[in-house]
Amino acid sequence: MALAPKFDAAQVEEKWYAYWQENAYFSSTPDDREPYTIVIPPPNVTGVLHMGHMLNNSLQDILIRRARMRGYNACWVPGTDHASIATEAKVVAKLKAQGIDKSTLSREEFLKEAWQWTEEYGGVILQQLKKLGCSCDWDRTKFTLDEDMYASVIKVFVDLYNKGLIYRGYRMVNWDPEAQTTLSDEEVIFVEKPGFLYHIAYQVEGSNEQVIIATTRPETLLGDTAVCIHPEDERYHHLKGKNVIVPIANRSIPIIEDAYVDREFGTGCLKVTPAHDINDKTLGEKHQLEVIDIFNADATLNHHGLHYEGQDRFVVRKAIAKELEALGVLVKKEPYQHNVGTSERTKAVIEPRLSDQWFLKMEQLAEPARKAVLETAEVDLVPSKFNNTYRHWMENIRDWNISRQLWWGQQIPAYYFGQGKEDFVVAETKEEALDLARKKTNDPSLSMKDLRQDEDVLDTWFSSWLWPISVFDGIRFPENKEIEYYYPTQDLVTGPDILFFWVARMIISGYEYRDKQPFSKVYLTGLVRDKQGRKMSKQLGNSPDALQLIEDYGADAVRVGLMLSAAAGNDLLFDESLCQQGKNFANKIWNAYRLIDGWEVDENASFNKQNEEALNWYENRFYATLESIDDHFSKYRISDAMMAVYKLLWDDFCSWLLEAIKPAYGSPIDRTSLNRIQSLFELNLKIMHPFMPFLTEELWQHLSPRSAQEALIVSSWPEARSYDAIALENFERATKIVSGVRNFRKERQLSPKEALPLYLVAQPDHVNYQGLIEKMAGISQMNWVEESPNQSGASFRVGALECFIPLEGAIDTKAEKAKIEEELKYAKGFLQSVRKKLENERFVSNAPEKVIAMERKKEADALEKISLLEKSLAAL
RNA sequence: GGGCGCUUAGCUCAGUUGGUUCAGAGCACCUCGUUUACACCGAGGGGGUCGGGGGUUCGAAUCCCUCAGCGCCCACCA
Repeated sequence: MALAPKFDAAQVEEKWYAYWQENAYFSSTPDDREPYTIVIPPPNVTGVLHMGHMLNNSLQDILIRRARMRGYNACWVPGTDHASIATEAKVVAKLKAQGIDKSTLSREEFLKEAWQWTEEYGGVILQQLKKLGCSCDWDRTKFTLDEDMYASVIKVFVDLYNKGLIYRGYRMVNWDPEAQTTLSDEEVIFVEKPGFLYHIAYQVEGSNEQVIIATTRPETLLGDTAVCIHPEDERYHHLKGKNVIVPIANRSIPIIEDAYVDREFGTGCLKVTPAHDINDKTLGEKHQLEVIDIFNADATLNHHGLHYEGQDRFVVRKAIAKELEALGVLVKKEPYQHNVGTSERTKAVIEPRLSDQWFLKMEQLAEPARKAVLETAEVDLVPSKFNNTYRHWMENIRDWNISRQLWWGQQIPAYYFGQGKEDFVVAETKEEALDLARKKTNDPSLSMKDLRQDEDVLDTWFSSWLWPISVFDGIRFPENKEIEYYYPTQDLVTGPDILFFWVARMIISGYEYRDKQPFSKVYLTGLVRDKQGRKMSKQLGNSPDALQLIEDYGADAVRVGLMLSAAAGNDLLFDESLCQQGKNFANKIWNAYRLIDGWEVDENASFNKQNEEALNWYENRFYATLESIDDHFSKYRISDAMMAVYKLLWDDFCSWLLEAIKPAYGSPIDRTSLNRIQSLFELNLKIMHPFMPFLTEELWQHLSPRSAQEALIVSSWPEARSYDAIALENFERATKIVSGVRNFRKERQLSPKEALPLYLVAQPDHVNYQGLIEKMAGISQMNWVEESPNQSGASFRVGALECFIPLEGAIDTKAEKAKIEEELKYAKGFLQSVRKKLENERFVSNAPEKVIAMERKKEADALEKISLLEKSLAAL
């Protein structure tokens, strides 16, 4: 069957993906092979594929496919994350669009909606990964809210609580007034925003004096419970022990002293609002100040807001400034740039708020994880520059606020039975909780009805930090066969933006629950940016539609395009033209195959010696390249590996080998040549397969009929082999002669069709590949001579070797002379610099012998070249 | 404010312990070519004072200092 002249990706992708799935090549069960495991960074269940996913999943698929071919029991575990705040926000928005307010629903009703939403959109992204060619073991697909996964999380919570690592605390937390939940510090993004610094006068009680404080948030004065000055600030010495009156609220508050105050900033006088600022809270505790919380959960003012009750904080900010102005106590209002914490998800301005939350003590837990990366290298970060970032975080680790005021997630397994601070128990089930509660209270009459489960759910990362263990159910059943076989996994591929959120915490839980690292390598990809270096985002609309790209260029092409630009850890500026390059490459390979496929065979013809020479060369070339590809892989330099494959195929295989052995039009090829080129092509397909799975499987299957066990995806990665470096050097010399002849033609505008004779002025054993040179350079006959023939013509040089081409007339002696003189000048200059070095005693005495020998050789080569050039010049 | 990193060709980036002709690759560009695998192609070619300055060394893109520009992480001084 004749092949189409262009590679049509769409036609083969679905076919082979289905074939791979039917034959269960992706699925893995423990056996006696060595496992190679990757757990996917679970995307948000309601997410859609974007460029970042394309990049890191292509990488994972490349790694897993290569491992599979290398004989490992390759297992790539896919799944999705419930992403509590993101998903809940989406569901709330959807309900709102239907005119339903979340607060009118019960928890159960809301969760029903959320599950419906999840079932509708969940897994869309996994379907999209299939289009990319990802060879995940789909039977293992996990969701962080699956029953077993949920149970694991609860078990861990109870365990950590019993170990005394989880505690309940009344703390200042980051409050997102829009989502009405707590955020972890990592979910707060500081954004520089223009604002004002308001200078407000507070009347000193029992005096005519005023003190001026500076604040960016005048509305919080309603919650002020002190004014603070520096104890050594001369300007305010006389105010010690006095009180001031808060404007508008007309409350009397003390003036306190604390070295915390920066005398240089503003007026050197600080208002203290313990309920609404973390630093003020610390001050408040130290000085035992009253705490006045002026906000409701949605950041409108509560009854402490007096006549502003019910109004939004930003509305109040303006209104209060006006009122202060009217009162004559607004001394100054100056523009001021400041950093404002905003919610990563909702973009709402964060309100620091005091509330009851659950925390996990981190310091002790994190220690093994710190060591594993920074001391024992049981976990390697690739690239290693992230070690510094990691160290910084691990050494300044803070307790982790794990509770969220949401419904979508694992409900905290704490059960309250009274109003007291300690009137609760923590247990995996309500039954156990009841038992514990009865014991704790010594009250056997307590019943289920008396238990109220905590309303909050756990932070999403509190489930995903267990991911590499819980996907194999290793939390609930630590001795199950699966976890013992697959854990620790090998590689983790993810973005550096979640190094702390997720990666560090997985390492922590890995040591806590398996006493071992969860993975040994963490490949951190860069962020995908657009051509102008902007982060790809929905808002900017600069992110190409991933699926559309696959449709336009083909999955293989998109994968190649991404790999061509993605060195580990470096952000990549994505440009669609990269996909075009990938597509061109796919098409090139397709056509290379088409060429071979179309050759007629002459079964009686003997093995063409010239072909044999070229085929032997390519085999050497292949194994030399394979060595570098394997080396790149071992260093996780995937784009370098890709580029090595690209050049091997395009330049060496297509431009040299195929052109060298291509029979004249209509002529047949001998059987041995064809067989050999086919088997070399098979090797090519193998090393290309991880990068371009669809195209390669298609050609592999086209090349010869294969049984199910012989599919390319389960074939073997080529074994490294020694190769003949001398043969490669000789060939390179031959290619330079060919290029020299071509250049010679080009400069003189000679047609490539016109065959030229070529004289090599040197010893015959300097050059092999005579037939190849003649064919590729269009040489009628190549001869070795002792001296340049005494006839009209011109030379070029390959190293010290003179290549002479006789040419009737048409020779511009002057130009020829000038060219040689130019070369001569360069050679002499070069010689001079080499000699200068060699004459330098300090160089000769200090430099290693190897380097000196090199220089001496350079000197000799240069001398030889100069003498040859002078000879040619004289001949002219 | 504290920490880390980057700056090499028009673009995106390699360049390992300082030493082979070390200044590289891919793309883009220019010239020629429609020869029967592929114009999603072939052949040939041009292009960089390695951010600036100083230092160490026989020798620096590579090590040190300094200046400039860019980026990331942490903290969050009202």
